[in-house]
Amino acid sequence: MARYNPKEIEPKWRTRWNEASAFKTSADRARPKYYVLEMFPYPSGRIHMGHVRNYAMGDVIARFKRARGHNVLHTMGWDAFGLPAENAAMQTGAHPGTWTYSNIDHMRRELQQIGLAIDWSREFATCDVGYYRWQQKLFLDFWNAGLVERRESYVNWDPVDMTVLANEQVIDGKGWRSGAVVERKKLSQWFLKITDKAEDLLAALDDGRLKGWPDNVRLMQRNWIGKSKGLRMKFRFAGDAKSPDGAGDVEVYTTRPDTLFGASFIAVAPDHPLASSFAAADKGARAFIAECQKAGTSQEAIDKAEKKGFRLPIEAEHPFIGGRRLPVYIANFILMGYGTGAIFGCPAHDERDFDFAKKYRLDIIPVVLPPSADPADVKIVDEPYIGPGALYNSDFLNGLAVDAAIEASIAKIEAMGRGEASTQFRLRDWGVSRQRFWGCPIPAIHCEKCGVQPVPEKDLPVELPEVDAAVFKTPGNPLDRMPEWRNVPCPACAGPARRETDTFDTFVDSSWYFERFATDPAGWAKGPVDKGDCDYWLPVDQYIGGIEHAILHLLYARFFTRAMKDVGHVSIDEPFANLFTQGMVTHATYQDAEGRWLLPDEVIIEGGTARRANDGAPVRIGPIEKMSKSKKNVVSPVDIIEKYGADAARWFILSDSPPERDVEWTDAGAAGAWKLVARIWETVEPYAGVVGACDLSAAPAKASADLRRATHATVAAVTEDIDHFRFNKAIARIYEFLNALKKAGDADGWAKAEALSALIRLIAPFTPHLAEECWEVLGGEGLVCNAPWPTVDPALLAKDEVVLPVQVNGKRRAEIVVAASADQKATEAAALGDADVRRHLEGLTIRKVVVVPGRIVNIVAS
RNA sequence: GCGGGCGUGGCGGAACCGGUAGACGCAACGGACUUAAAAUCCGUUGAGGGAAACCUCGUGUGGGUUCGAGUCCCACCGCCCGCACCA
Repeated sequence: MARYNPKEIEPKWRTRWNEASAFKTSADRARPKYYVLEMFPYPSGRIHMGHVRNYAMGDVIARFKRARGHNVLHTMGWDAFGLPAENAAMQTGAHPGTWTYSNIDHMRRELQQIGLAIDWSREFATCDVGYYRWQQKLFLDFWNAGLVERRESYVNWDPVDMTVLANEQVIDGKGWRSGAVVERKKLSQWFLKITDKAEDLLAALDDGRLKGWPDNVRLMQRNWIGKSKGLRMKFRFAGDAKSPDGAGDVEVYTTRPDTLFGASFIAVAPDHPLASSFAAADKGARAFIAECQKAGTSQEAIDKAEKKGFRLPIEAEHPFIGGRRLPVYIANFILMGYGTGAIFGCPAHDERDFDFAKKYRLDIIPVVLPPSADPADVKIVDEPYIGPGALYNSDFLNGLAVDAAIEASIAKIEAMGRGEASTQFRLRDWGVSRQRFWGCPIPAIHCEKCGVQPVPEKDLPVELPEVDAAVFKTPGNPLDRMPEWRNVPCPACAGPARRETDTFDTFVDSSWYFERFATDPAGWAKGPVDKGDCDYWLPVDQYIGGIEHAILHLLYARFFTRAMKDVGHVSIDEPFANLFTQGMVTHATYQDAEGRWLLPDEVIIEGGTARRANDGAPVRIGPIEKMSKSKKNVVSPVDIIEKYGADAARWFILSDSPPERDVEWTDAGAAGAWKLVARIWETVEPYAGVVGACDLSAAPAKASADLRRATHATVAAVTEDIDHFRFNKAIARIYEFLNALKKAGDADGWAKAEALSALIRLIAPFTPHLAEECWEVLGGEGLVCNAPWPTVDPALLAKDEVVLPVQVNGKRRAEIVVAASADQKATEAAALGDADVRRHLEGLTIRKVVVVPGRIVNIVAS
């Protein structure tokens, strides 16, 4: 018997698939379509186990759907712009483009070793001019449609690297690379108006359009969008006073207008215009605002920060109570980005306002009476009251419940012309400007005379200039230092002007790549996407990726698709019909006595203790964590493929844990998967030719009912499990089937041929190379990747007899065998006639017999 | 703090709609083969008791509903994830 050798067999089948163009997307639109997509990778240069898991899952689905008769779209590309390429340029002097494309080449070779059923003819990288030029076109379309805005906004500015940092690049208030204290800086930025779509992005989460999404992701998006209903209203300054810049009032936003009678102060954000207006002539205010801006933006800093305010020399009038004047503060806990950047404080019924009022000894006036409380007893001492109740101390609102009081006060304020009902969102517009070289240039030109002008479509693409890698040694965006690229004539007046040097956030690149994949490459030069192709393929039927993209990427892509619909490129608004978020790949960590992390390869484990491989020094086994370079708890997929083959790697990574949970990579598990591969081969090899020699469509032999039942039951279960993303269970069923097959040594040849033929097609999505080799040996027709999925004969699943447990007083005491068709009476009689049951009933009186046909019998006796 | 999820053998996990808890895999142990080891194959494996047939206990803890609870309800404990001064 020839030992199975994946090193020879796996490349052989990949070559055959290529020669047969087996996975080229078919133009056949008669078959039902199925678009399976995994989040495309950043081309770091090497694949990791997370990729293997992600793409193995998608590949199982893709191969399964092909076998089930679907026209499948399954593609691969590269999310290729972004910071790491510039960092590499800084460190190694390689041009970001050179570095990126060489990584892509390397990573493609590694990915292809996994044996994915992918149509590589649709591959592209987002840094291809052929891709990003159409992104520029989309941006211009959005601009025309009013979905683009340019305005000032605060950014995290790293003064050493001279660049803007994303929030996650700010660690404890310092730049992640330079370590410099990050400043808040106001810059003109480009925004996509995602808030225009907030209402629909929210509505779709609940109206069934995203019923194929996990609840937790929908919930996270709902919270992120953060809709609230309330009131916007103006507080006039008392005594006709004005702020230094002439404002006579301040507009606040509240979701609790019912508590207006409990208002005891007004607070505005440090960057509110009113604050700036006073700060211009007030050193104290200036100092206070500066202090607020310095405070860390980290969660911890916010958590610990004490509420502080700066009293402005002005007071506001209460809208309902003549003569009540409210002090006005600048307060560090008010956010300019939400509502109007100003609030009225009601300390009795809001924790933050309560803290603030305590500190500054402001009035605490209760206005909501808890249910069945006596107004005389109610005192707000240690904490505010947030719960429901009826209004009191509140004039025309007295006696109303909170909800009714909210409505009543909004109506009153509206009638007074002092404000109006208003819906607010937490979601902000999407700032897409990045002061970076390695990204898609934003197609705009700044002219001193004409202002900001779009680049005319005929001048697209705005290509990134060829640069010497040395430019990356200087901090900042090289595009700013390239007058020959930057200086261009104004498209409107032909006068001197300069290009926009910001490039797009890379989330823009990944917001429409799936629509590009759906477009036949023959149409790639004609437009961003082909609408007809998109109408056929979209939405993506199954999207698979990490939970870390639950909010940003998925929300941006949902917005982008709506925007593309607005300007006529696609017809859908939800791009992903079904979403699956897979868990991480983890591994134990190892540290030596000095605390240095060790690679799993450097460690030998025996009997629960670990030693260093080269010198036997003791090693501490640490917790199981997500594989990461920093902790060195990584296993290279390429090494595993070298050792066990891609099929074993695919099998193991799908077998151990449910796909949505984390999976722990262990060498024992990988070795176990390899054993399975070898075992299937050894099971199949003695039967060379039987499938080809046997007419499986002919009348089946009568014998071997047990094996046939096992075959058909396994096919039914595995089909169901794959359909529901339960790969671990599908694999368990296949193991059971193998065990059954082994025990069926005396089954007849026809039934065995049927069993083997089914087995190979069931494993084909998981271990495609092994399946092809087995299929060929068995004499199956063509490639197994083109073979139809095995069918189930439901008649074979039924059993003549069933084994039923019998309980006495809820405890299992015996098993009886009855005909599957036995009715309640017959089953009860069989149970009561059983010797073990009788023994347990001795001396007892039967009170009741519960018979659940096909399930259980329970005899209640006392 | 708010929101969501999860607690089952030595480990990963299974258990449809409340119906034989622990499928399947890993590890461990015993045996076969071998000069030996590896690989492979056969068997055992929730805990306790018993020579055995069997019996008792057992799904984080404490209650409850039910003929019957891992599954449903209440309270508590622990862990994980998301958001976090959003007015």
